Amino acid sequence: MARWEPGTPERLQKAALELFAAQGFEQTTTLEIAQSVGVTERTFFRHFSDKREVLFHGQQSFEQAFVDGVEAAPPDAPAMDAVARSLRSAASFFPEERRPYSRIRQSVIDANPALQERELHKLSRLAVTVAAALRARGVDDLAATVAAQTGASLFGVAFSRWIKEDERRTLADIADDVLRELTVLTRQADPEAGARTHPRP
Amino acid sequence: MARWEPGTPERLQKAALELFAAQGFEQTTTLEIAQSVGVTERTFFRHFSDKREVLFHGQQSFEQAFVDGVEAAPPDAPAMDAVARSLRSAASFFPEERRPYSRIRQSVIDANPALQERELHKLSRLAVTVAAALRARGVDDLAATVAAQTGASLFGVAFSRWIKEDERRTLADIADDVLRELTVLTRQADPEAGARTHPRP
DNA sequence: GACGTTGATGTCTGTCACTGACATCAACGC
DNA sequence: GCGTTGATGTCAGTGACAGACATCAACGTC
Repeated sequence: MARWEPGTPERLQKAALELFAAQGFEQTTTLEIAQSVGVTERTFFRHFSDKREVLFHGQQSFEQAFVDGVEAAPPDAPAMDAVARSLRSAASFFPEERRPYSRIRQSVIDANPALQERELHKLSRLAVTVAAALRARGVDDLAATVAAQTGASLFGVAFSRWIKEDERRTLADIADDVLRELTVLTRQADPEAGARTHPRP
Repeated sequence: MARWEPGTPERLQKAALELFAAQGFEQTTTLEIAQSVGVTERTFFRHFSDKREVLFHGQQSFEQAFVDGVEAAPPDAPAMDAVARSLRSAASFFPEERRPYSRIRQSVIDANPALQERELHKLSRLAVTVAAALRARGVDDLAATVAAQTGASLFGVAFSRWIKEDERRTLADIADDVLRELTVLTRQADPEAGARTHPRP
């Protein structure tokens, strides 16, 4: 028999989410979370670098899904197609069963700016990773950066729509829509609009 | 004569940036910043909601530049053209003289994840504002969100390139390039790539 | 089967970001 | 002259987090 109950980080995550949902992020202390699973506050910080991180841990496999998507694209596929695949691949990380959980988690995040900051930072680091994967395929630096950053933004948009209470579509479907929307938007746009001072007649 | 030296927040900002640049963000205490301009720590927090905010204050006029850009576009201009204008308008907030200052500031931010989080959050809130401005022009919700988020991402990309030591172009020029790059990327992409399971032959 | 090692945890102590409550006092309007 | 105001000081407190050191079941080793 183990000296301590196993799965401490998981139990901490579960307890933290429940407490945050019930009484709010700021109203919940790390001491409270730790005690609710029978460990010390110090142990909490051994598993999570800070209080917010308890909600964001375990995203490396999520990040990997994006990279896998990029790498699954044929070598000569355009960068944006690789990005499109990466979004679909990542979408599979959020099956319908997970929606209720995701909703609760997101409502906690949406209620606290500090958590939103962390979420955006994760998304941004994700974009950096995806950009690297694109560069590894021979995409040039600017294109890779733009494609990856845009892709990450769009995933964020798609995800927040997926979370909405009345939404029925799959995350992958929504992501496709969002990508299509971008295509439409850029096609409508005047490709030289930025380079001229005055609008078109 | 005033009871205290005027311009306390500005002096705090200046002192903070200098200290952060000299010894690092985490190695600098708020007490230290406050004392270096002859006020109490409490006064520091009366001007800035938290330690990081001292580097980000005064961005409401910057945000306004984006909105102005959107509103300056002809009413029937495509959403992405309005976004393109908004980037150019915002770019004028960073004339060449300001580059050295921006570089120092950015090097401080780049050295600290917590500051990056704040920066991303500001950019994201900016996107929300721009999206609202687009919706006010009749752009539908999804298009406005996608266009604004993408625009904000692209501004971030352009700005970080402008900051680079060997960069000679103007921020506005770089922003144009980045926007053009997005256009190229989406044109190369297969518009239905996301909707199919298998790649093109 | 005694024994050294390991790894997750507890304990203790300290720093620092941030906040609320209350006091101060020059400037300013009347 | 006087009451008000607004920016500041003072003080005490809370909570996030980190370093240093102790503990002790499990496990392999001989």
